[in-house]
Amino acid sequence: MASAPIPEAAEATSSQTVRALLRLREMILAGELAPGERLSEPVMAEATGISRTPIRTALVRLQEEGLLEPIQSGGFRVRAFSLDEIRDAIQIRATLEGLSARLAAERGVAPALLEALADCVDQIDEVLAGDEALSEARFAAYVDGNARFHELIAGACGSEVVRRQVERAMALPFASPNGFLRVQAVAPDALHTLRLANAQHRAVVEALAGREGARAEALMREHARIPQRNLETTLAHPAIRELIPGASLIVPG
Amino acid sequence: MASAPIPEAAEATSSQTVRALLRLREMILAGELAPGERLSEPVMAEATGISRTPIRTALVRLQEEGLLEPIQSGGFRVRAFSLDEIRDAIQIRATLEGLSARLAAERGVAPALLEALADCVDQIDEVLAGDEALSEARFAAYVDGNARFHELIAGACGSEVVRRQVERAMALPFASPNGFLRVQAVAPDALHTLRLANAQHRAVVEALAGREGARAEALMREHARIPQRNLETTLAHPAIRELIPGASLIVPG
DNA sequence: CAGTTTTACTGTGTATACACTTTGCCCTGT
DNA sequence: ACAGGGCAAAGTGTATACACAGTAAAACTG
Repeated sequence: MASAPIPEAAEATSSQTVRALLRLREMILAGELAPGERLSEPVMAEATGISRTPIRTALVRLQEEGLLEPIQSGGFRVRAFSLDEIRDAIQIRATLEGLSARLAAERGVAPALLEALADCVDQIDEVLAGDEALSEARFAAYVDGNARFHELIAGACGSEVVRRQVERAMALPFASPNGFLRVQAVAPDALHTLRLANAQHRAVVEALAGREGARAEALMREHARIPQRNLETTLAHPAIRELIPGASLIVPG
Repeated sequence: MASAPIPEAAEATSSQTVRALLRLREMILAGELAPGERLSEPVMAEATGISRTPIRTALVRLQEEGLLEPIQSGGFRVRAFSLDEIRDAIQIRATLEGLSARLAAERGVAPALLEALADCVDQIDEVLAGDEALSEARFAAYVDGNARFHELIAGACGSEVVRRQVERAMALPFASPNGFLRVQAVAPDALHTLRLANAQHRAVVEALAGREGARAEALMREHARIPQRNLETTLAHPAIRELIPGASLIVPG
């Protein structure tokens, strides 16, 4: 706000634009900004202590990402995702991840990467070992490992173009894992579901190692049915609407 | 530049940002800006007569689109696409169009849209009728019709999310049709190739009408092999390097 | 003569000021 | 009381100014 550099630096991110981008995305995904709500630049500038220019840049990026939609008279509003659109986004992501897996298998995956993938799967298995109900900490560990696996797959075909596209698809309408965590309390067979998911992870790695392109793709797509199923069972539960205040849903898989 | 409204209006586009976006994209795709070249904001502002702010907004958009890449020290440079990346982009596009076709078939396509698709295919057939070699005008007409068909497919599943993603994939490293047009002179079997392509279009429409999701997807993917083959045969020709100065290649299909 | 340091310039990142558009509210007239 | 027009306020789009960083070139020193 002042011309001083403001060295308080709650976050040591380099640029104001990045700060604004992260903050705004966080606010949207956390539901602080209601879907359909208009984002006033002056208001956001005041709220974040960042001037209008970086805010504006961040808004343009978020529109390009699909989280915001332009308003006729100018400016942006928070995009409201329908359930069908969430289903679509799951499909898109699954399809692109399948493509990435197939290309990776066809072109061959570096041994180091194969090992990293195998390690990742093993680590997830360790997290899921035992019979006790899934604690939040263990679930969080699963989410981390899962995210890592999917990142590795996205980059496995060695193509920046593919990686970007997959990443974009993954960022789409999947909101914070919080929503799902709370839903976990409702789902009794979470452990079983996640073990199944990791078994599929392992199968994908094997297909990659065997350079079986079509199989890698099919397995990866099949894997995507888990989030879809999670979504449906989650929605079937009557208490959901209350559990998830902003209609942001999330379904890692 | 001056504070006057500048009512000359060579193009009656509403906003400076849109003007800048279109102009810059055109310049990049036409090869006026060499791949790897840094885009200086002041220079572009001077060249276009638009001030830095809209230029900057356009640059951010183009980066998000993937045509520009950020430079460490700030600013952007024109993204140079390798042949492998062009192949990847074709695959991505084919995969997403396949998805769109499948979803559309599964969910059912409105009769009006089916009719529009059929009309589109018929129109292309008319363009391709006759035995004379393909003139530039007829080829341009084909390109138009083809683009229209693919747009319709992208929107056929009725999902904004899917449509956006497909559109983005299509915009990726496919440059102006000019490159291909010039290559046409080299390819003697162009007419045959395009007829085959349109036959595939028709098959896709039939699959959509019959609500055969898997078939629609497979056909659409198969359809994508045409640009890929065009790319390979084009590259195989020795005179290509000379014909296409900036390594921007394009392969409509 | 070569290496290093300093200086100047170019260019981005950011802030702010200004103009124009749109929208909502109020007042007036029928 | 309702409708239409006008006015005011808020907000975007755009331009421009300023500060800091990076880079390249030139000059100075060893």
